Amino acid sequence: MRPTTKDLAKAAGVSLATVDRVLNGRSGVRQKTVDAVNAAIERIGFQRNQVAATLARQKGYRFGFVLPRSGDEFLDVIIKHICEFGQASRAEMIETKVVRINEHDPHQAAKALSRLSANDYDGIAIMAPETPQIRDALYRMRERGIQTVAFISNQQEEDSQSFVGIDNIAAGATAGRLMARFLGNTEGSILVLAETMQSRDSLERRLGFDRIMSRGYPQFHALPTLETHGTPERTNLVLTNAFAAHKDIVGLYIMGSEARVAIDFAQSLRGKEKIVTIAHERTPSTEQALRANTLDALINQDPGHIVRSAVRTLRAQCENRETLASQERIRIEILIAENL
Amino acid sequence: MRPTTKDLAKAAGVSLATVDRVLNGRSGVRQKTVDAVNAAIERIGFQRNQVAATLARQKGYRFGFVLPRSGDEFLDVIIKHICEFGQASRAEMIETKVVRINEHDPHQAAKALSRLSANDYDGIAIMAPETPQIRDALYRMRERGIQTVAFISNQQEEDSQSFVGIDNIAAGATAGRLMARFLGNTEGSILVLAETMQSRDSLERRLGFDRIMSRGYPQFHALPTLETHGTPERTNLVLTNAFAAHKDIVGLYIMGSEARVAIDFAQSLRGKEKIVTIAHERTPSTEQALRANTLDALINQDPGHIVRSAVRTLRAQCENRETLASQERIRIEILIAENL
DNA sequence: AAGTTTTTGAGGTACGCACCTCAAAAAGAC
DNA sequence: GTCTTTTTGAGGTGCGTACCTCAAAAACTT
Repeated sequence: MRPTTKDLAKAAGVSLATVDRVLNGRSGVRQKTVDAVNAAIERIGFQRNQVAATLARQKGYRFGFVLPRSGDEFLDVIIKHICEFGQASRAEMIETKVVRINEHDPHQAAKALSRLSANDYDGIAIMAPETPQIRDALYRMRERGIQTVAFISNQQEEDSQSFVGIDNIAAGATAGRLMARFLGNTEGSILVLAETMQSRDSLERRLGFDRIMSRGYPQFHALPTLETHGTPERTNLVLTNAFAAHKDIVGLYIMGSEARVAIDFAQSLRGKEKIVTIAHERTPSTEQALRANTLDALINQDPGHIVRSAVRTLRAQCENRETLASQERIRIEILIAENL
Repeated sequence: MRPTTKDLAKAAGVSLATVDRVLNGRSGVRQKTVDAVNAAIERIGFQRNQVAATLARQKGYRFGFVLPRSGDEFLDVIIKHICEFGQASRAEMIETKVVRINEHDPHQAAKALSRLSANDYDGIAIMAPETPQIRDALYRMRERGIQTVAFISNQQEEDSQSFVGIDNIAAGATAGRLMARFLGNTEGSILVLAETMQSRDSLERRLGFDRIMSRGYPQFHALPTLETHGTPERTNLVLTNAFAAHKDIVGLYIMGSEARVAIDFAQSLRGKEKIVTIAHERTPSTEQALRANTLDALINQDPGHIVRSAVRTLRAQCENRETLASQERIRIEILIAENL
């Protein structure tokens, strides 16, 4: 039989009330007694029954997902998964809610964050660019007693404990290696496309990509990053110009998550030689491109896993627990048509 | 406020006892009443509180993992994850236990299975080759009221609901596509290695591999599968013979999970040209080979995910619930040095 | 209509813990 | 030693469900 708090009280030679005080970190207990209880915990192998605890606490967690207002296909996928997971975890007393912020206006975004009250949320998972305003807003939020976790876009590297997402340098390196290996013995220029180079994600991916290219593959020349600003018009424009300026383009690396337009463009140029194309994030359109063989590989981070992991991390923070690191590491997935 | 059973009783115009009978599928309720309760469930959006339910049921689940006695490195990884997960989920009243069976003696294995009692186990996850004896033993086990799920090795294809693992045909195809793309414009023979072709896994992987090769890449010739029987001696022997017989070997596909010896062998032959090598399952040695660049890619199924998924599936079966399919699909992962 | 069977209701206990109150005990201050 | 403060104990209630018993009501049977 598993030891209960009662057993623990007996083993520690204290009352249930004291055990409760120690377990839940309440004040008014001498250090000596705290140590005695902790020793007893070790000794009898006590482990709090989380099921009973959450029932008694009568406090299903309420977590908010803060997402940018403007978004691409990938964001839609994320939202879909948040809703899906929210449905499934209602039975476990966890409620999730999506909050949209204007990520292009840091002040407004920070203001929106400051409006989130500890009465409404136990924790917040945020996907937003790293700005001083947002960083401060998050700091104050933690002071208000709301747990926070950054997801997909990291907020600050030192704080690895509260980031859920992939290592974008490694992701860029993965793309680079695949690009090089798929290209084989050819040579030529490689186009690199991003929504904007303002974002840490794009910078890191580019860094990883170049690291591989410059070290091992002198036969390829990765061109400076082109910025699409997320609009189809500009995407077509920069691509047209680039293809006009460089006649030896053999590869296309799309770092942003809105790959549709670029893929279509590359597809239209096909004919003589295929351009090896690699993009990020699985969405309906990238998936279709992979199937249609207009995309060669996809670097993906599983949105379902990210959402679940963010919730587990927030919950662990609320309960002052450690998380199982191996379970929370988000994989850099390589997808091709065969393993979709 | 979430509706409770009490609210449901009121809404349905019946007593708590009747609600309990309907919710837990007990007998002695008229169909008409059952329908009325179900209608009320829909109407007020009732959802059973699993937390309270498992607490009240006072029945932490006990799940057994049945594994082959003889095993490779991959099995060690699996066991490690079972133990790790078991530790973490004790707090949620789930206990896991590993049971080893002699998979080479179907009779003995079936006997071992028949000894597993419903008093000791609520569910069993089994990894074993598909034999009539084992299939029967599993059937009787289900009759005894023990839930079963096959993991890693499928038992019968029609029963997709209770299998946790990857699609091995697709996995083979993935390996094939990568092999072809990494080889590029060269041509030559490809060695295919398996522990034994008796197992469904190897057959399926080979099928998928060939499907890709024969359709799109006539320049490569995939040789008949060599069987290692899991011993280093035989592995070295068959490889020596194969390399003596075929001078144009450019690729090596290792379908089994014990890749160490084969990789070392291929490595020793290196020098003039590199042999593109692809293996299955991430283990300490394949991981190291990937880092050392003696292995080009690894097809992997995340053991942690498999273990968690098996437990979730068993638990859902016990509680007569559906699982969230998207969460339980095991990915065919492609690993290279950059995304380890 | 009386008897039999089936269905339903009312009520209780338990699960393991959180959180509360109030009094008693122990420790510290002077 | 007395007084004050801190620490501890004893006891209770409630969370939402499972599972049990026994009696009452309703539904069939003949």
